[in-house]
Amino acid sequence: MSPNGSQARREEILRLATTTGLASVEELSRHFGVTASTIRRDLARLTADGRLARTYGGAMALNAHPEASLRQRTTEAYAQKRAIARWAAAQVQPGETVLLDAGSTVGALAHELRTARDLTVATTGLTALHELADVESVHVECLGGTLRPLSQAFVGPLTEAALERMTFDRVFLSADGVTADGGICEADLRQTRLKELMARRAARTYVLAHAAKLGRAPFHAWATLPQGWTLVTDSSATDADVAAFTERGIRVVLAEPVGEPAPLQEG
Amino acid sequence: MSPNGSQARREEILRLATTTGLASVEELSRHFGVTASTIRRDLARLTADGRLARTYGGAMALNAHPEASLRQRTTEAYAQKRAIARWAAAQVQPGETVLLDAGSTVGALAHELRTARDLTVATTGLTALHELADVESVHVECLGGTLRPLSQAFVGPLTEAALERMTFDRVFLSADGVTADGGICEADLRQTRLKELMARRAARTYVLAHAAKLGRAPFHAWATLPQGWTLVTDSSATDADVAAFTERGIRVVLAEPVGEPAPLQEG
DNA sequence: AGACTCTTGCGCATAACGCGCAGTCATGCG
DNA sequence: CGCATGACTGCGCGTTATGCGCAAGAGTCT
Repeated sequence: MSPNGSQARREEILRLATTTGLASVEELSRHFGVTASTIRRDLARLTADGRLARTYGGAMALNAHPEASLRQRTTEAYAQKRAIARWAAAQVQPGETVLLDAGSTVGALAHELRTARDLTVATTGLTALHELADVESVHVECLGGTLRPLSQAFVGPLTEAALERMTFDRVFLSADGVTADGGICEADLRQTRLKELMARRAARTYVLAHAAKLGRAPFHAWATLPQGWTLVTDSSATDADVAAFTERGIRVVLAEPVGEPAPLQEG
Repeated sequence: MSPNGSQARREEILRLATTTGLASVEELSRHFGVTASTIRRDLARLTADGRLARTYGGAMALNAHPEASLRQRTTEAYAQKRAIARWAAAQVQPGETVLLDAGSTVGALAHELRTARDLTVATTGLTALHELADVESVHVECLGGTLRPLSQAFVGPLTEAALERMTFDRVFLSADGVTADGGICEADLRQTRLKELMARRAARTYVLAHAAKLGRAPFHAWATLPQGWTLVTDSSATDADVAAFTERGIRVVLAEPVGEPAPLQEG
């Protein structure tokens, strides 16, 4: 808080509100050690500037793609997915061109890449597209195709045709389920075929799947996991799960869900 | 309110809140002819269900793609754009395949098409994509391409390549400016070329532009307006403006911003 | 008919709100 | 240096919205 105390506090309020999705006057008051009046004044000002929306006991973020929207946060395995996304984002080097699949975990990765610079991101998912739509420092290519409403993913001939026109340094795939035997499990054969095509166009392939997805086979369309691919999961994966993959020449990474423990509990 | 009065009222409250973006307890109370207590109870219940967010004097919608988000509503010329969108949506017949450009007015059209059935929508704009992403009754194709951050539009080789694989019953184009002499004015030559290609693939071409855009030339990339195209604008266009277009064989439609006069002022 | 549920309207205590006033601190000017 | 100015904060006030309990009405099932 070096330059301007109140200004910095307002920015921090905004950050907290967008991170948490919701922030109460009382929490903020305690967090900054100022009276509720001051917080209220800040909120009034931020609201007048159209930067957040006032609620009864506090304020909420109004934009839908903040650091972690309320909706996202309520998603299951949020911490794990975020840990995986952070590890994956750290792999991406400046100047690279990467391909992002659809899915919530890869969407979280897209969010992490918002701060990247000198990066080209191509994607087959609406989530990633939306996460990066307003980021000027990232060049975004959409592969297009038929939109699957449930998974928010693009599939089909248009997608495959677009894929033939590009190659990538890294591709990050999602999965509905992953087993060491079968590989990636999806609901739809078009999706599995697309994943195979995507991997074929990239120098390095990563599969992002939190531990609960390991060993699961909720559907019946499969794409095999070749040697050399990297499976990124979280640290709650069992040793047996991990061993099954490593024995087959799959590199397994366990992302640790550290980071910020709880964003807004006392200061 | 035939089946269940309170249930229906809550749904209506939700609709009003999402339409208006914001609804006050007092307004709602007057609108339904019930006490503020009842409204408060309704709001508490809807909030508990996570369907809207409570504010001090009322409630606000929390999702970003409702009938008309707060953001949209604050957009200039909202009523005009909506009137244009409604007229355009009424042209679309069941079973057709239509192409939607980027832009806020066309985005409003996409919103109107949410209730359509047996319809295929292809688009070069992220706005339309997002409007229709969760609608199961509409088949959505994204043409893909490079995402222009400012206009949320796809342009470039991928988009053009995808266009070559489809034709359309109707295409709805947007414009940064429209003049009778020059035609459609845009910031970028890639955009104007794309619009020409789009029109070439469609049986009928509509240009959606509210009256304030007529005669304006904010940039310097142009696409001519051939005879047979339809320019859809709002009723605030001057006779001179309209005449300039009709003299050149352009059909001009003036959409009347009627519908709901003011969604929530007394009932 | 009687009991039950759901809902509504009303009154009241409480909490959050906006506003005005005074005090503090940093900055700028004569 | 002295003083005025402006931004910010804390405090107390009256106002307003809120939540809860209670009683009454409408509809349903036994």
